Amino acid sequence: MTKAATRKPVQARAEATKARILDVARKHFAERGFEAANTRDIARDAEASHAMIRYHFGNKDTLWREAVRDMYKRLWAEIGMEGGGKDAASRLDLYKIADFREFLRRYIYYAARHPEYARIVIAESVRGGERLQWMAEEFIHPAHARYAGPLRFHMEQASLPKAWHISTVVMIAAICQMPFVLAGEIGEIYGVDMSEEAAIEAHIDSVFAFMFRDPSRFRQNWPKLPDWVEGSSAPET
Amino acid sequence: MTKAATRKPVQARAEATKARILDVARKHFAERGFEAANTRDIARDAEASHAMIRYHFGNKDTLWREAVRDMYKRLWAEIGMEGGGKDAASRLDLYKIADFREFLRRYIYYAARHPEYARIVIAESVRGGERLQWMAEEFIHPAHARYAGPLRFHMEQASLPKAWHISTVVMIAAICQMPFVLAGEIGEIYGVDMSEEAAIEAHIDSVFAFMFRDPSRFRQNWPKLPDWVEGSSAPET
DNA sequence: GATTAAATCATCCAAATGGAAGAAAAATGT
DNA sequence: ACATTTTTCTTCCATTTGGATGATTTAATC
Repeated sequence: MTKAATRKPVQARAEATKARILDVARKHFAERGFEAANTRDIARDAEASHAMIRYHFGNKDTLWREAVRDMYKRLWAEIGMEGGGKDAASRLDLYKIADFREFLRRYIYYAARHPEYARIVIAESVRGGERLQWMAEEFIHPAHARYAGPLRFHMEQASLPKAWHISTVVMIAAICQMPFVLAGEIGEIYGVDMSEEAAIEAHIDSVFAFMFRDPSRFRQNWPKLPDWVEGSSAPET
Repeated sequence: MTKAATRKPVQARAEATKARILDVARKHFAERGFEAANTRDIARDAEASHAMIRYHFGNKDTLWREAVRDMYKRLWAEIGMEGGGKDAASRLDLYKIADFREFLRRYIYYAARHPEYARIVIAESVRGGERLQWMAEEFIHPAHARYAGPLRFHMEQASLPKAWHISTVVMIAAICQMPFVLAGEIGEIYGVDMSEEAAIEAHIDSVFAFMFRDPSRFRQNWPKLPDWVEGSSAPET
């Protein structure tokens, strides 16, 4: 009997196992990409036999889809953009510039705590194929559709520089997320841990400075950098 | 006899084979990541038997390093930042704002034509480990060291908004490259091909608008977007 | 407590993959 | 022309991996 879809657990331990596997799977897929991630390692890290993945999810592909679906559910919940946000206060009106800023702040925090999100999107976008198609249709497109209006509005209001829409969307997403996607590189080169609160705050300041030319946030007590950065600032000749 | 390093070809056909393999390898590593890329597919696309990789490069890891080294050589040459740039005219003085802009333009063009570059850096940065360490030490650190001075200078001159150095570097690199890294996603969602000249030019305009609030470049004949973008611009209520 | 269903585990299998070795072919030098 | 070296190919091997199967354990129900 070919059981295509995901099994709905009856017992609590099954629910827990599924959740553990999803959590580990998201991280493995993010760090290694779909193909290089392997079900045995995922199962081991989730403290389950690798047959559990087949039992609960059917196959690797479905596991990936479930992990991604779960990831987006978390993202939208944490960012407070879900239709049924618990309290009305957490629902943001992106046309209001203050709410738009608050949205960016939450977005950056989420990116800092869950770099897997951007990593998975990037990996699949680079790879192309059915998974990207599914992900784009199911999650990315709806999200972009929701932000298109507010973004154009803020460009017209000159809160943001007027630029090509695609570039603007990608640039904003990129400046918010990339320092956390590239945390490994930054650690190697600058010796700074991007997951630390101070680094996150410094980056939030920087994003606002870049996007809104926001001088009010110049706290300037940003994490210190190596001498080869702090030192060289003047032209040599 | 354990031959550790790369073989230096004597005959011309060997040189050609090596070059073909390196070229294909760079693309495969970029698209699939180190682990998921496999030497047989690389060899096949390079029209060589997979034993050739072992013969010319020893093993997969060395092949990767040679591909990356080759990649950086091309990057620096094309961007004109190499010490021995052919004509002095192509050598840029990044402290001059005009040269800095020209540098950005070349950088964006390179990113558009060779998205593999950013893709490989991202993949390894996400993965972490020895390859990232090697890459950071050998290529990324030197590059960042070269740009640190000019960047700080332009922030002091207020050509760029004052922000945390790490954020600034990453944000600039990100806004230049990400639309091409995410070309697949953009194709799915907006139906726009980022490799086309018009899209590249539109993005260059956008980067300059974003970085320098550059109104002079508002050509505005940017590639058209789907209705769900062009339409929705006003708040609903 | 016995019966049934759900969940988990230990094994097995076939395909893919990095790598190794030796034969064959092509180029080079004398 | 012939010997030597370089380059290429075919074949083989051990390991890993996704997936499949049947046994075993755990929980729920009567």
